[in-house]
Amino acid sequence: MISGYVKIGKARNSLDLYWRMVGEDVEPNGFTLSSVIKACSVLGELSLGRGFHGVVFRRGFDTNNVIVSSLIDMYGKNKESSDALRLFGEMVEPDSICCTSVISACTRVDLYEEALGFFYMTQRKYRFVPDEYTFGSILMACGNLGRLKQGKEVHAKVILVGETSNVVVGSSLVDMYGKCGSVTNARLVFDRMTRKNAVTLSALLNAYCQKGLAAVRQAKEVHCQYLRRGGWRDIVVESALVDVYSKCGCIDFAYRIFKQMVLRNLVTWNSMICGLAQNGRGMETLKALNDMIEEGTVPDYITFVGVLFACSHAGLVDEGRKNFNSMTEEYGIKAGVEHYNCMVDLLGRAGQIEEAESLLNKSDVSTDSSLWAALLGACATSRNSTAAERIAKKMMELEPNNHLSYVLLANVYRDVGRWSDADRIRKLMQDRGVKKIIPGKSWIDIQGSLTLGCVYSFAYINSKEPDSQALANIKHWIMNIYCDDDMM
DNA sequence: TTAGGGTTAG
Repeated sequence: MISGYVKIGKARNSLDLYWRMVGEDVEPNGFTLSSVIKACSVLGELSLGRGFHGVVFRRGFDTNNVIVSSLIDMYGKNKESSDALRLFGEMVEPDSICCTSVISACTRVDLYEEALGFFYMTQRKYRFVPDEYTFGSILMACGNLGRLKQGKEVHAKVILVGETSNVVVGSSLVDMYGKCGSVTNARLVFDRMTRKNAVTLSALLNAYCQKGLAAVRQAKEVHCQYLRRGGWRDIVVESALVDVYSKCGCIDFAYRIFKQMVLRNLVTWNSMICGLAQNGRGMETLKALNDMIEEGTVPDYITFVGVLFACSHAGLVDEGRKNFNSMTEEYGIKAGVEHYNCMVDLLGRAGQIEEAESLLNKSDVSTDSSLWAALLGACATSRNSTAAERIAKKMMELEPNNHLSYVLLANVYRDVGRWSDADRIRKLMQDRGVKKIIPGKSWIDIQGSLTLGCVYSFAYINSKEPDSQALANIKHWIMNIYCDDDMM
């Protein structure tokens, strides 16, 4: 009965029943224990699970692999990967299921390198034959590390042990190829799959998302397959559709899908909000934020990246300030580099250099030179040479070999007619041996046609989240273009 | 008679 409850998803009932059983002095056996431990992993009951671990030990069940695997899994699902690993290490005769449980314990907490290392170690030591469960986690690790070569080796193993028809393995392969940037292979695996599910479709859509601006036709194709299936709605597929259409610039189309959705969660809202923001729909982004809150979904870190990005690009200074404050004060979200980047951009463009400067000085990210570079760029526009001197000095302290602080400061001096100061900075740069970094150029795919672009912009377009490095790169690139003819 | 591990979206 106890295991029956766990099986039908009523884990809480199984625990209640366990306590009744103990109350009536009935001794739990191995079956009881493995079932209640599983209930603990499902319910996230870590301390209770630890208690059962003690019971397992006291009753001498610690050599029972089924029970130990349930414990490893319980620790893994509760994000205690080191406990899971330790337990495996204590096993007398570990088996492949316990090995897979450890691997998934690692991938669950983003320890992909460790997951792969553990996989190869156990392969060598115990010669376990990986099965469909192992492949799922291993491919996830390869994908998240962007290891195409390793992923292909695992794919070969999948074929070797004959697991190609499994829908989970297939979906994991599609996802791995997509994350490694090999859209062709992702599509190839997808087309060869006889059974597909919502996960397969989302994985392929995500692969198209990584491809950037040229994916709209393929996305529509997947969308049609989804619609043809009919009868079922899937929140992950639909959120991925909102995301991919937004990224392709088809923002109205994305919005239509979004409006037609029966269920929306935090990710769905964020896809829509970030999509609107990136497509220059400032006011609509703010309205979406209001709707989200009204519908009872609490905004998070990513929501505000979208909102502040929208404010900065639409020049909505007051709204930007208001939302930045509400993010920290009302929602208790600690502002990150992305948020500060938007604020510097917003305030800088509005000429509020001092306000942006004091915001950065008060922040935890005041040592991030890319933020100061952005602010220095804003000084150039507003021709504020006093602030520029101060900010350039700060930047030179943080990154003495970055040519941008010299170039931008000299530009500001020149713009306000301080020619001798401009020459002085140029000379200082030469004396210190600071070299200008020439950005690499490459072909990028924009709306299906190849354009000579810049590797930095390519990295930006392809990054799932515009992280601080990507933003720094794009700023670097833009500044280099602006500085090229002007100064050096 | 009853017990263990896997994949997707911002």
